[in-house]
Formats: sequence, C-alpha cells, structure tokens
Amino acid sequence: MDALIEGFKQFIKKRGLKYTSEREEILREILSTKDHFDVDTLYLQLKSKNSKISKASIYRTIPLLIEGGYIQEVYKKGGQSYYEVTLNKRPHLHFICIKCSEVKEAYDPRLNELIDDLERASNYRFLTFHLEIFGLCPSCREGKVSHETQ
Amino acid sequence: MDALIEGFKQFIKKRGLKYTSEREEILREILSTKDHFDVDTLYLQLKSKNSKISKASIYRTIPLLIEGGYIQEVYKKGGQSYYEVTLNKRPHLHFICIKCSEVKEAYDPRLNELIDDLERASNYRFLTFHLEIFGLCPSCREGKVSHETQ
DNA sequence: TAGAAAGCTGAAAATGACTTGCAATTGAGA
DNA sequence: TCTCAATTGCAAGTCATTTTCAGCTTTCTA
Repeated sequence: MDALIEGFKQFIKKRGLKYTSEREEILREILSTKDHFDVDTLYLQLKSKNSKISKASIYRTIPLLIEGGYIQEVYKKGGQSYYEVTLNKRPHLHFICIKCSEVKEAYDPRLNELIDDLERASNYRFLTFHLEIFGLCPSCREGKVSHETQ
Repeated sequence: MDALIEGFKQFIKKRGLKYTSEREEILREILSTKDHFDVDTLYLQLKSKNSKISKASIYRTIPLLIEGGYIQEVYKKGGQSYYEVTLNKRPHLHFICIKCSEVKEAYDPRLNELIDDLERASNYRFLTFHLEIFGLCPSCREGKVSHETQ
C-alpha cells in the first residue's frame, strides 16, 4: 500500500500540486475502506478518528483521485455519488431498484472485455465507467404494466 | 405516434391516474425531440410554444414516462439527468470527457446482448440502463500520467 | 533556512437540480 | 352537473456539491 501512497505523491507533484497531509489522509482512509463509500460516510469516518478534514477538502480531492486512477465513481443513488477503490479488477455493474432503492452488484467478464475492446478501438483514455441498470427487483416487480401498443 | 400516445393514456388510466393535457403535451414534446434532452431544455422548448407547463410538472411526469417505458435516463452530466425516447433500440453507451465534458455516443451490439442475458438470468425486471464511460477524449489526453508504481 | 508566492484548507455562503406544500383547478365517475 | 381526489403552478424547501475568502502550509529561491 505504501507504494500506492508514494505513487500518489508522485502523481500530485507531477501535476504541480502540493502534497498535503489532508490529501494523503483521505487516500489512506479510502484505501482502508473495503466497500463503496460516499463523501458523507468518508467524512464521518475521518471525523470519528479525530481528523479535522472538511467535506470541502474531500470534494476537492476526489477528482484528483479519480484522475489518478485510484478510485472510481461506481453509481449514483438519490443524487449522491458512490465511489470505490480501483484495484486490479475492472468495476462491475450495479442494479438499482427504482422502488425500494436496493443496490445489487454483479460481475460479468463480458462487460470487462467489451470495455477493454472499446478502449483499444478508440483514441480515448478510459478512466472509469459505470453500468447502472434500473428496474424492479424481484420483490417489487408485481403489479407492473408496460405500454405494449395494441 | 398516435398509437403511442393512446398507449400512454391507457397506461395512465390503468394506474388510476388522471390523463391530463399537461402529461400528454409533455410526452408529445419529448417524442418530437430527436436527441437527448434534459428538464431545462424541455421546459424552454415548451415555453417557446407558449405552453404554460411548469418545471414541477415535468419533474413529476418524467418518472411516469420512465416507468411506462417511454423514455430512459441515459446519462448524467454536471449533476443533471439527460433522457431520451426509448424506441425499439436498446440504449447505447456514452463516453464523457472529464476535462471538456464532451459527450459521445456509441453502439455495440454486445452490450445489448449482455444486458438481455443478464435480465433473462435474473428475477429482475430491467427498465433502463446506462453505461457511462469517463475518461479523456483524444484532444484532452496529453499530459496525463497514471500511478503505475515502478 | 528565511521569506515569499502559490496552493490549500476549513467554514460558511452560494448554487442548482430536484422536491414538496399549498391553494386553486381539473378530470372522471356518479 | 356534482363532487372529490388527483393535478397543477408557484414558491419555498432540500440537499449534494461548489465556491468564496481569509488564514495557513508547502515548496521554491536566494
């Protein structure tokens, strides 16, 4: 993990930015988080460790971490963004129930292949992606009608 | 298109809701829109046609149109949702440049196959999905470094 | 290694998309 | 036509995120 932190330091410096304790602290906290996180949760986590870091700083650091490839936004729920650490794995897809808001993750290797192919075939640099599927979960799906005409 | 409107009317009635001129007007305006749209644009479009429809009504109608399968949210940019008409085609993917905010569409049949497979293999009812890829477009990609350690 | 310039930070105010409360209006069944 | 619940527009409210700003670090230079 320290190599990662060191890499982040280099990344920050290369961009002509200052390497501050806040930025490092935020990254460390994120790296210690196993699951998805949102800004609020991260803020409270830091606060509970007596950190004085403000939400503003978290909001300001997140784009850097994304551009550096350390984290990715994985989905949005209720107008709020959720992130996770980018490890070796490519991110997965998220199913979100529009009724009960349940979020369920899934992996499918074909998605990763597809994304990789698309990147290779393009002149773009892919940093992160999300596949969000909205619909009704098994327990919410009854009583639904669609608009099949005729 | 009238069959669609008629279908929408049935859809609304089946749900015990009232079929109002506002709801129809909103759907008609959306159907006449070729491209992606957001609430603000739609509102201004309606306004320019001397419609008195408020933004609140648009915001209240959109979830209905989504549940009915008439439109889908296709991506978010700058905290704003963008929608488009659901025709026969399954939606495509969107590439969004994190620097210049350019949005580019792409189609890949493999994505549709994948989504269809996932739906068949699950107990979920898929209503809409988005695949958003964030990164750097060709003209913005220079000067970038990643954090490959060693 | 002091001093300064440029970046950062926290706190608070601002923003902006979206939602909600409310009084007036309208659709739809009786 | 009557009646009542659903709907509408407007204005006020929410809430995540962004910005402002004054004070504080980091880093560069002499």
